[in-house]
Amino acid sequence: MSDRKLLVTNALPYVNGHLHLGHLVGYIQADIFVRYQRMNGNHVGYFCGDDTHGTATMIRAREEGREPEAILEEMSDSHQQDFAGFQVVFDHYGSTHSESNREAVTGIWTALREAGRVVERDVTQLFDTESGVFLADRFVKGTCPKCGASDQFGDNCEVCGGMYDPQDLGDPRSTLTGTVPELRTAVHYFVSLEEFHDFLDEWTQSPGRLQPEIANQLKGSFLSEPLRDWDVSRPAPYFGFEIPDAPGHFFYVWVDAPIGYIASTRDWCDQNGEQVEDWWNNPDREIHHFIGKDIVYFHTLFWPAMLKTGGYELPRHVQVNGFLTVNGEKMSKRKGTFLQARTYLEHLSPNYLRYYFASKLSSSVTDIDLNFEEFTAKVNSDLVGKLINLASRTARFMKGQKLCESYPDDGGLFERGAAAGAEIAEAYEACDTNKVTRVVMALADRANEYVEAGAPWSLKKQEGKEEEVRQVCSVALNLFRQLTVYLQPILPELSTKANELLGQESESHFSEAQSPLTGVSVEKFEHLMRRVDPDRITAMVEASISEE
RNA sequence: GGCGGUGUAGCUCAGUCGGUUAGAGCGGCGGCUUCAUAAGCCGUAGGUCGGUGGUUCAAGUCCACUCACCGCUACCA
Repeated sequence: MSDRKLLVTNALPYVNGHLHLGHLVGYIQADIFVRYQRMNGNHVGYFCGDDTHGTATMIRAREEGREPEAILEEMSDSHQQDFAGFQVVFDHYGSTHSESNREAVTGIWTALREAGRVVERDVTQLFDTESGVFLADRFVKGTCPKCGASDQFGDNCEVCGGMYDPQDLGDPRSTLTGTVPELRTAVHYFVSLEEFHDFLDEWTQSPGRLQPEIANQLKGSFLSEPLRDWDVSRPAPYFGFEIPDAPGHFFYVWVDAPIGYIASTRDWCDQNGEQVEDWWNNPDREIHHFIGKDIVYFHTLFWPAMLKTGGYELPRHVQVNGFLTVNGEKMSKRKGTFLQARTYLEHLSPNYLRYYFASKLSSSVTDIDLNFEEFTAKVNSDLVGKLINLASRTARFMKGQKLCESYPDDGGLFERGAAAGAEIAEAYEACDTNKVTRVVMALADRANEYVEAGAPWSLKKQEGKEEEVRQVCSVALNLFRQLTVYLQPILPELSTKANELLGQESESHFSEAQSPLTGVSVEKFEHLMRRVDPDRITAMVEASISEE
């Protein structure tokens, strides 16, 4: 079997908010990918952690009158609980506010300096004199200079769609204090990127690196003109790492956020007697990032440039997922469709969402919709009515018995299922779990036809047909188990229960779908999954309704 | 404005290198079954593949134009 070495990361969730179902799209997708790789015998490290720095954290700490570190600890616990609840299992969950990250950031910064990529320049920004901080665009509101709409953010107008500088806003107000900001100038440090242009052209357009729509978009936008310098510093006060050779200046959060991938890996290595170099400086290691489409350019322009300068290996692949809508609309607190991970878990099984997301996700970047009716239908008809029903309608005829000693003639069904393994593997590899579920459910359809034709319930009533009953059920249970092996990355708990039913190890290797089980005892059948109760969805929505 | 993407059945989506009468699931309708978690099976209806033009023996697929929707357009994370 293969023995690839992979390093997989998910985007680091920002510390300032709880996880919601939109976050979970990418985490579940990556977790499925990791589990798939592992069940093929590949060696995977799966790392994540909290993104902690920035103005937002600083402001919140001030408002709550406590140290930022206290918030960090609380939110990290919360995030990790939520991930565990959805069976997203990282090897290590770190933080960008760690010594290991400070070291890694310093290393890359030094390399950028030595490579002559750092330049200084004055930047004039709006400044909130009451809170004493420079205001990023989103912290300023005012009247749109183009259409006159009031209460618009500092960079663009939601009414006319116009773009402008925050200095041009009419009647500007700080969203922090409501005071009128004034213009102030400060030195900022920039990383010049144009030197990386050829490298980034090649890297982003290299086949398999990015989904085609992402590669095309980069090619047609950022990379179609000279790359602008990237502003990587913020003047104090700022919650983050102070720039070692520029006192009073801090690294902008997007400098240290992705470097947090390295730090999280390093923390794990330190605890497990491994060398971080084997993970980030090893050409045999495939680095895979999973991110949302909102942070594409950080990961496809700045990040490769930083890694290259710092002497690290570059990502083999960046997988981008779209946003989540609920019932066709943006998540809304007022309508109760802003669904927090925790609220979901209080009402519904994580398995439902893992399967639903898997069935909606393909290798494209498109947004997916959580439609409650479709959600209910998919889980109830695909999983329960179709797949699990295979076992529940046959296992009871086998209680206390063993599967046939040699696998019976099933008209080539198991063999066809085994042959589908290659297609399923390819789909998992491409994160096309929509295809995985389609192929598996098509196989489940064939299996149900077989059971229908075999009609063990009628055979059971006839004298001398005991062996035929056993044959039909041996086939059905093997087909069932073959499919749960295929779905193990998506539904690990179901796979474990199916294995227990047939006395197998709790986790399967992917190749176990290639050969049927024979002569093993069939344990007592127990419910494998509850159907979705629509009342629970209603309760979840009601629990989520709040003031916007 | 520029760039990128999407548009196929009521809904969600497949559709490979251009190649027979365009597919699946769900939902609808009719029937069968009643082992199973009100599950399953059979049959059936439903599409001028956003539009127009072109290339070709042949176009959902390739090209041009066009319409609609979505996204991106560098210091919000």
